Amino acid sequence: MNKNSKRPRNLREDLVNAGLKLLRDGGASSLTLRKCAALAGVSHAAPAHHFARIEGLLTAIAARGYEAFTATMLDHLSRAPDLKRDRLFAICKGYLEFAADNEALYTLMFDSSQVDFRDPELRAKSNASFQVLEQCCAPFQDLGAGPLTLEITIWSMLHGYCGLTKKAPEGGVGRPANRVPFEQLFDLVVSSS
Amino acid sequence: MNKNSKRPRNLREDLVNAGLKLLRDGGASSLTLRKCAALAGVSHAAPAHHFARIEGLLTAIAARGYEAFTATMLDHLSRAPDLKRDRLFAICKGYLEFAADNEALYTLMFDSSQVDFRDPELRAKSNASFQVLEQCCAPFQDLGAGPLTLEITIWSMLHGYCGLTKKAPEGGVGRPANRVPFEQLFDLVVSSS
DNA sequence: CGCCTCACTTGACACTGTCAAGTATTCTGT
DNA sequence: ACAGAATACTTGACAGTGTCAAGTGAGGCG
Repeated sequence: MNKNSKRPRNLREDLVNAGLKLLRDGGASSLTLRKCAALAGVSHAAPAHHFARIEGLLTAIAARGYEAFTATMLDHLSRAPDLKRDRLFAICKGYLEFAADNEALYTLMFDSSQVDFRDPELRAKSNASFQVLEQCCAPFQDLGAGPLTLEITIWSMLHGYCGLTKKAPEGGVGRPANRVPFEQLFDLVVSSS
Repeated sequence: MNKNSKRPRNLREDLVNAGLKLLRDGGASSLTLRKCAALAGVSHAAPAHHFARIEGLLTAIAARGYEAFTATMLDHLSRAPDLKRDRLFAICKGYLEFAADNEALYTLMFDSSQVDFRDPELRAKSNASFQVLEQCCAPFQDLGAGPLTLEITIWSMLHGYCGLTKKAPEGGVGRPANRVPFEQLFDLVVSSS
């Protein structure tokens, strides 16, 4: 009888999952505290007992996003040839794939006006994502410039490229960046194969 | 008597100005249709007669943003030495200055979920901004790669760098990108002085 | 003068996040 | 075993949001 009635449900997790689903299905504008609560089967004020404000929920959702983000990059990395150029490019492909497949989530993950980057969990998980990049940039230290320079350059290029190629809701305008594949930008920077 | 009573007020313009002020003073979350109307001294439903939805107002605000954006880059360009490297770097500095000084507006200008990039006015004015960049990249055609590649690379790097260095609301976290000045990324790409 | 159009106001609606108070269940100490 | 407290949620309210329908009033035009 207690099999289904009062299992110690983890509402916090359920709310994050609901948020991810809403984000996936209807974009940023569909993600609402009340809709998350409804989707998790609780009343509209229930989330307040697990998250400080809506910022708290969004921060938890973003943290989960960074987990999947890291996983996607590592997945591409694991299938890349063991050459430093291929390895770095593989995580770039993973980065772009994640951003394209999870547009609203990706946007949220970098939106410091909606998400609290002081949160320790979010910090840890976003740092983990960055470290994947770092680890693939390390073999290029000979490129001159400081050690962080290549990381930040690649990271900026990726982040900027995603922002510029993001498609409009519908009837998307052909933005100029869509006409240049990322590999060309990549080769401009990492030309020492 | 008609000096002050019924001058043909341009409410459309006033609403855009009100929006820019709200954005400047209180960030994205303070920009509200009703607050714009109040600041312009009209009732809350008046904007509907000048803009289709709130998206229309935001699009008009973004268009004005692109005007100032172009102006800032051209201003920096006009004071740069007549060397192709200095000219390109000057508009980069203009770009970064504008993004830092108008953080909320800059974010809005690239947010395709809030702004309608099919709007002809917005398109014209954002294209004008892009053309400033294009014109300064043209002298580098010898860098190999397609003609658009350098433009998109610089544009992506700038856009991404701004996104990564954007400071949190308060108690900002020292993000890694803040430790590398943009000029180092620039030199990594434009190394043929 | 009568009418019409335009620019705006008034009022309503559904929806949002947040808060205060109530309720039921579970846990704890003795 | 049982009183009391803590936990996890519900209910109800509030101010604020964007949008829509209907009303108002002034200026222009026949």
